[in-house]
Amino acid sequence: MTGNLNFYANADKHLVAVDCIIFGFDKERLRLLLFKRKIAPFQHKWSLIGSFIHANENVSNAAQRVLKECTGLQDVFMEVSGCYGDTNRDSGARVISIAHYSLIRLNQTNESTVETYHAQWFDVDEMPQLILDHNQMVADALAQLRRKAKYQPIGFELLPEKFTIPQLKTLYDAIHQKKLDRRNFRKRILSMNILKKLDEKDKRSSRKGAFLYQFDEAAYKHLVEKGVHFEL
Amino acid sequence: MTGNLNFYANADKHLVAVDCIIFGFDKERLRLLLFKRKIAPFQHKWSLIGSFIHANENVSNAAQRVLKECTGLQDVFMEVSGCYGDTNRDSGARVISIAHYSLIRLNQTNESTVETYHAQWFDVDEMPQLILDHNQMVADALAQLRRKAKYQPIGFELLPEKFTIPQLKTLYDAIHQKKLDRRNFRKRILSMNILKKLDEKDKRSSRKGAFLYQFDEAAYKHLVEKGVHFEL
DNA sequence: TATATAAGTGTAAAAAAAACGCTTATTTTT
DNA sequence: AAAAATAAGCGTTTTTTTTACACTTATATA
Repeated sequence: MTGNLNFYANADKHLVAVDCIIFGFDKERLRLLLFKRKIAPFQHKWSLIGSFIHANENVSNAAQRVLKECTGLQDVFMEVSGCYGDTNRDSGARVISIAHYSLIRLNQTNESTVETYHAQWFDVDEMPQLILDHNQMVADALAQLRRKAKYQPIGFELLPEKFTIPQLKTLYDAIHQKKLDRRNFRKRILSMNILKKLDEKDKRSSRKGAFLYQFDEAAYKHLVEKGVHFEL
Repeated sequence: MTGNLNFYANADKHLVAVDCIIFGFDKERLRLLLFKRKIAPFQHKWSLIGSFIHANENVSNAAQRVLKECTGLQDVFMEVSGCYGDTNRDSGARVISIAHYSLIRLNQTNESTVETYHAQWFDVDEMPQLILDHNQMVADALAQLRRKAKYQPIGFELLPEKFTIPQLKTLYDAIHQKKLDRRNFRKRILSMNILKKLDEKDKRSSRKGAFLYQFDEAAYKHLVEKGVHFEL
């Protein structure tokens, strides 16, 4: 048992942080929540929001904690997008950072917390310079989101519960940075059978109005289990 | 500057490890290098090979160091495949592990080091039980390898410098777990223009012999820069 | 010299993706 | 009250890609 103790006891210990890349979708643009740092170092600079991981805290819990503190949201879609571990990446100290990206719905709740945290939503292709390697983290997360959105209906997390097909198309246009054909998009997404059509229409964006749909999570999971491959 | 110091000084520190999922390819099977642990805890159990990260060592350098120590290989393809950070994942202590997978060529050099380390190559779908969450790490790395191999010519790392098209097809069959059509595979891979045909033939596997090819890294990089998308 | 075998080439059929025309429901304008 | 305007929705044709499969070739072995 002595061997056991030494095995762990002799190893170096590190500061480990999580940093959060928070994506949102606003009408027709993919956006990112950035924070003006209140404390030194890098005070008043734009930055991702993050935190050191506590001694008795799971890494994913740390990321969820950070997200809850700054947006009030819980149980949000979140995924590791990278590990940043060079010794000199943070000029203040040697910090290993586990980057997470999350997809959230823009709404009132967020808007209010945004103010209290000196935060601001930025268009993903009009980003300011960020501290340390945070610009790289964003680039990596964005690449992963784009890759993932190709073969998983991941984007629903960014839309309201009920959405129209034209809305969904606008989101995919923004994620993939190109305009798909309106009619072909509709055919493809409907042929996947993962959308529930509702009896309501959303008339905000056209005279005719567009039918509202909901993501059918049960149907989706069922298809994934059968090994069906989604590609948009 | 006091704020600065406190910012880092008050945070908890953690043991951080790298674990390596080492893939190889042997004639027609995808294989994985596993180690019988020499020291406690978990002595004599099968395990991935890993190490704690040193205070002044980049995370990726730690992974390369481990790989070099156990296989003698340097500058090998390697990529993060996951971050495992639950507080209770290691029963000995709280350890955050950054899993890396690598692709290597099986040859004599490896074979010898394998013995000195009590290591053994296992078929990826005939794996023994591993310690801690290492089986999960392998499953995740395998999933990532499969996903990645679909849109990147990643598998070349697993083959000898010179290889035949039937050999390459066998590799892709093993990675994707299904047999593609021999003739269609050839057409697709050749149409990508990333293979250099040599004047030599490999006659070990047929009477006619098959022409040897080399991966044309320059051509590949050039196409990637042009934004060409590879899909197999 | 015939035979067996994996390598390599070509073509036809089927399926999927892309392009695009037309109709519909509704509001706004005339 | 009718006409115009507009985004939503439905369908068809064309093009491209994928899949299936038949045939030829080179060479060792019987």
